[in-house]
Amino acid sequence: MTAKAQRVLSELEGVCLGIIRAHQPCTAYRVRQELRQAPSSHWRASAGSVYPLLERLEGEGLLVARAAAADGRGKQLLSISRTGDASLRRWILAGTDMDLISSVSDPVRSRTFFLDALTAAQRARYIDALIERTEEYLAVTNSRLEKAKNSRNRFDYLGSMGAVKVTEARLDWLRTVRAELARKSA
Amino acid sequence: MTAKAQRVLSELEGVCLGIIRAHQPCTAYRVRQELRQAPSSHWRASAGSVYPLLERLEGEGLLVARAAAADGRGKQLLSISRTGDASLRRWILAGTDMDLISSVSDPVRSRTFFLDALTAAQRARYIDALIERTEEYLAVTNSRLEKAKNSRNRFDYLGSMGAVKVTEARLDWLRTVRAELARKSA
DNA sequence: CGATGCATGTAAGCTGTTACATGATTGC
DNA sequence: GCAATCATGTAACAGCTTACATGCATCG
Repeated sequence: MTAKAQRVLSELEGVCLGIIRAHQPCTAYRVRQELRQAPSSHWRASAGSVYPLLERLEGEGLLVARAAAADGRGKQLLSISRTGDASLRRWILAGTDMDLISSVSDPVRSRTFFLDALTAAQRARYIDALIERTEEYLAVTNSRLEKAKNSRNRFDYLGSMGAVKVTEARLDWLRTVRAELARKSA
Repeated sequence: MTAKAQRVLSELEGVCLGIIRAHQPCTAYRVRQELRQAPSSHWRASAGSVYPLLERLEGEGLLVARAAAADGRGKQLLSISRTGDASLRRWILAGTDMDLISSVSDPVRSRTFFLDALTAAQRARYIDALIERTEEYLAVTNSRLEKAKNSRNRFDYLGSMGAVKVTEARLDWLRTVRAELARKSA
C-alpha cells in the first residue's frame, strides 16, 4: 500500500533476492557463494557490495532476518517476505526491454573488432588461446548442467542450458574466425 | 622505456582506442556515436565518461589531438600514437583470462533461474515477450552484418558474425524454454 | 531565424570493487 | 592447537551514469 519499495531492483539486487528465495533461510555468506559459482563470473560478490545491499533490502522490508539459535558469530538467517516476492516478480517482468536484451557486454567480441592491430602471428596465437579457454569454460558450464538435472528447481536446468548453448555458439564462432584467418593468410 | 602507461587498459578505454584507430583522425563525439551503434548497448557512451577518458589517454600519450582547422567549436581531431598502438595490442592480448571469458553478464539468463517466482501464465507471457524482442534484436545484428560485409576491415564482419551467431543461439534456447514450459503445463 | 545536430564539458551520484579488519567454528 | 572455512563488516576508491550547461554549424 505504501508507495515505498515500488522501485525496480538493480540487477544484483534481483539476483540476490532470487538466490535467497531459492535457498531460504540462508546467510548472506551463502548468497555470496552462490553468486560466485554462478555460470557468469560477472559478479565478484564482494562483501562490500553484498552486505550493505542485503541490509538495504531488509530495511525496505523485502527480506526478513532472524538470528540463528546459538551462533556466536551473529549468523543471520535471511528469508524473503511477501513484499520481497512481489518485488522479485516485478524485477523479472521488467526485464524485457530492448536495451536490457542488447546490453550483454562481451569482452571477447569487443576485441575481435580491433584484431587488425595485431600481426598475423599474434592473432593466430590469440585466437588459439581463446578457443582453449572457451573449451574449458564450456566443460565447466556442461558439468553445471549435469548437476542442475537433479535440481528440484527445473529452471536451474533451463538456465544452465542457456549458458551451454551460448558458449557452444561462441566456440563455434571462434573456430570459424580461426579458419577464416588461416584461409586468408595461406 | 618509461614504466608509465604500462598499465592494462579498462574495457571502455580499449574499445575507445580501437575505435579511434579505425577512424582516425576523428572527434570524441564520433567515438561516442560509434559506441552507441555497437552491437552491444552495454556502453551508454555518456559524455561524462568518454570526454574525461579520452583526455586521460591523451595525457598519457596514447592519443594525439590536433585542433581542426577553422572550427569555432574547438573541434579536436584525435589519432592514436605509436605508444597507443602498443597499449591497444597489450589490451587485446590480455583478454584471454578465464574470468574475462566467463564475465559475460546476461540479464535474461539471470532471470531464468528465478522463473518459478512467477505464475505459469506470467511466465508464458514473459517468454513470449522475450522471444519477440530477441527476434527484433537479431534482425538488427543481421543488418549490421550485411553492412559489415563491405567494410574495408574484415574484422568488422567477423565480429558482427559473432553477435549474430550468439543471438541465434539465445533465440534457439528461448524457444526451447517456451516449448519445455508448454509441455509441462499441458 | 529557428530547429536539429555537432561538439565539448562539469557535478553529483550510484554501484560495485579491492583491501582491510575481526572473530567464531570445525576438522584434523 | 592450528589451519581452513564460516561469517560479518568498513573505508577508500574506481568507473560509469544521469542531468545539466554551453555554444557553433547547417539546413530549410
